[in-house]
Amino acid sequence: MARRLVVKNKTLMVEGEPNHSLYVIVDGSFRLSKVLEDGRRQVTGFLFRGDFVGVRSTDASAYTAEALEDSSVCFFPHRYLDEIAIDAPGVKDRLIARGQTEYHKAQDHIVLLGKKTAEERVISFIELIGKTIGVDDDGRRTVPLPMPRQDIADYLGLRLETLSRTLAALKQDGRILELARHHVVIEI
Amino acid sequence: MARRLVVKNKTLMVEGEPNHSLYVIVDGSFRLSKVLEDGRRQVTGFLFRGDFVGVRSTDASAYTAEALEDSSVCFFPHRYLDEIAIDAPGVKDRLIARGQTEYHKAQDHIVLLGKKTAEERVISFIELIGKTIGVDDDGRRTVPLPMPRQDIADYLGLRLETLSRTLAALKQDGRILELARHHVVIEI
DNA sequence: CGATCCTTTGACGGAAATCAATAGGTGTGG
DNA sequence: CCACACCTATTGATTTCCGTCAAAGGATCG
Repeated sequence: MARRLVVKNKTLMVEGEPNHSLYVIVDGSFRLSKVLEDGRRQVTGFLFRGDFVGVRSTDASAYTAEALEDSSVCFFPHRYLDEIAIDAPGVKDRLIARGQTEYHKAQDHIVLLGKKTAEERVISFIELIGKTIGVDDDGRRTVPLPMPRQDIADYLGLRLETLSRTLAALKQDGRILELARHHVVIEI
Repeated sequence: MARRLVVKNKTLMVEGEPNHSLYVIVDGSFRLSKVLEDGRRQVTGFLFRGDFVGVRSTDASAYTAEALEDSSVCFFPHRYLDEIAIDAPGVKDRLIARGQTEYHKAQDHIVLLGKKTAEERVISFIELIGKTIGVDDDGRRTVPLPMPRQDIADYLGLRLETLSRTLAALKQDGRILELARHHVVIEI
């Protein structure tokens, strides 16, 4: 149950390299990404306080996890986890459940990428992040965007420029009340 | 460990409805899909012999699983599964591992949808299916396509017409040796 | 305060979507 | 077995949304 600080842009795990710990985000945020041989990068998810990564021990991680800002995590080497699980069988059930949650998030992401327009993707993204780390106040929700535009674009399967234009258009017709580099404000 | 036959187009589980059994495909194939409110459908995966579905008991399934052809499955109600797991702790580890595999497949799908061109998607799809159920013979691999074109298009995030044109183009320049409704042949 | 990075905006082009018609399979019943 | 209907797939013409290329505007940091 050790604690670790991860400074901005440092990795928790790297695609293709072994990882034998389960991490729980205590504070901050992370980006999960995969890259194709030619360098094209797909961001597959973002992690915030309370999220898990490294649910299973592996010799080749499926993705890279990098800190979007200075962050802090708890980590549990899997071999200790196995020992704990002997006395507390519920632990494994929790891991199965967590795995399912991740899988369902991935499925929603698939629907977003496969079927939605640029505008729908951007709105879905803001709502998704807003639900997780949004701050509500008087009918308005402030949604922090700790990641750069390029990360959002790479998550949404859009080009940076298209994302920027789409955000501007949403601001224009009032669906985004406030638009700034590191946050947007929407109506609830 | 009961057995069940599922005729073509019948569902094993339905998005939004409860499911309390784990299924293992014994024979045949299934399509997993989700639909948006307006009816747009995203195929999130295909299942073949040996694949699992329903790894976790739920009151609202995340997707629909339908038979692409007359198929046969084994099923295990989760409450029996829990009993079994008491004596055989390895069972839960297997489920965790299986969940991870599914998650990784979903991530590859995300990369496909987020970053690849129509041609790359079609090639990736043929290779993916080929690896799973392809039949090799003398440097050639016959890849069965038990699903209709519309399902493939909905998996790849393309329109039916675009898929058809892309397949025709691949046939044209020899990257597909043989192209038929229910199979393609490629070089290994 | 300058340098660098990140983001926005503009002009243009292209890949895939859309609209539309045709062709090919499959199953049924006469 | 053939003829018809129906469903699935292909091909063609055109449009559109998003990508690409290019430049300028803003933030951030030493």
